[in-house]
Amino acid sequence: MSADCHHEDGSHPGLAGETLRRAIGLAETRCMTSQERLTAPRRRVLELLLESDAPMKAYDLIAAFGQSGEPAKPPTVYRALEFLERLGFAHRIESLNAYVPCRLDGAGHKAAFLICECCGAAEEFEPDFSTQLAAAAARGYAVSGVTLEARGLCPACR
Amino acid sequence: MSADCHHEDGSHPGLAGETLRRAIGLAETRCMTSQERLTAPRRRVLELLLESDAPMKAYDLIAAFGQSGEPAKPPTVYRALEFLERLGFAHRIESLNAYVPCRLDGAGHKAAFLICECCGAAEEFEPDFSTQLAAAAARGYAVSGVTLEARGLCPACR
DNA sequence: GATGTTATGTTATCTCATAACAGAAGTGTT
DNA sequence: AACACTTCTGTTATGAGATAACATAACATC
Ligand SMILES: [Zn+2]
Ligand SMILES: [Zn+2]
Ligand SMILES: [Zn+2]
Ligand SMILES: [Zn+2]
Repeated sequence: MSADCHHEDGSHPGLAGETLRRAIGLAETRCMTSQERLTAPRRRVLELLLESDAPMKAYDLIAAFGQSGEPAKPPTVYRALEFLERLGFAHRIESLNAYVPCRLDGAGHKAAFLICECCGAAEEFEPDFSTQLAAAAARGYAVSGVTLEARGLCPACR
Repeated sequence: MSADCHHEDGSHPGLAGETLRRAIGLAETRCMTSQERLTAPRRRVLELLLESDAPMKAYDLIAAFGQSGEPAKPPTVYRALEFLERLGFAHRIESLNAYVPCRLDGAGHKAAFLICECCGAAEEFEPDFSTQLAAAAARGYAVSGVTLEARGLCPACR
């Protein structure tokens, strides 16, 4: 992300108000059905991710964690992120060391990202890995997970 | 990579002797033709990467840098890695925070990796991103680079 | 309400990476 | 050779990202 990008992102406006509550409620429901608990710190980290319009760094989350400005302790946030990733509520973007809330429906899906080098937006999309999986199979690999992150310019920044 | 993998890797035996010298000589030649200098620290880091049979962490390189056991200073190694990546002699694997020498011919190529979660081997392959690039184009993105890292089990570890 | 399990709080530490600046080495010009 | 210019290196210090370890609390189940 360039320091002096003046373009509007617009791809993922942070959630607020009723929309935010609905997204968290959906996560609640999904937790219920999978016998998992959306505890206070987990809910708080998910909320911070959903409110943001760009990927957040772990220490951004740590700093923003407390309602009145007190930061969280690192393990609090890292544990919450681990939980959210495990349930598919959030994804880590390896090339940014940053985290985003899942923007796609349905749990257990594959994820891939288009990352704008100008405005910092990260758009999630449902990837088709068939070509790469075939290449892996041809080499005798059994693939369990794939990370795909494309860098470039979003429509607004081109 | 599991701590107790007993399988042979075999995918990328570290180079040694004449083979190693030839690989470094090739890098020298490519530097000449692009008006770049393969200086001592750069050559040393490339040598360490080529000698290794698995991805190396930056601080592994730092520790192994000195011929008689003295470590390098971090910036020495990070600068060399930056150079080697820029010229296509090495690649960073984001999901491992580790580095490998390029195993494919030709500079300026795209790279992708198959990473064994058991033995730690990382096999480079030439990816076909046409499907993903089409998906990106459909969203109005102009892609400048793609990271693809697949985790799984190599043939020896399956 | 005793027991086992899962989650949290807390401290400390570890790994990974870069900023900043001084000095050396290469390059080209006069 | 002396100069100016650029690139690379050496060194110190610090910033950024993540986890180990252990004590306590909350939940579940019997
Ligand atoms: Zn998702
Ligand atoms: Zn943009
Ligand atoms: Zn390569
Ligand atoms: Zn393996």
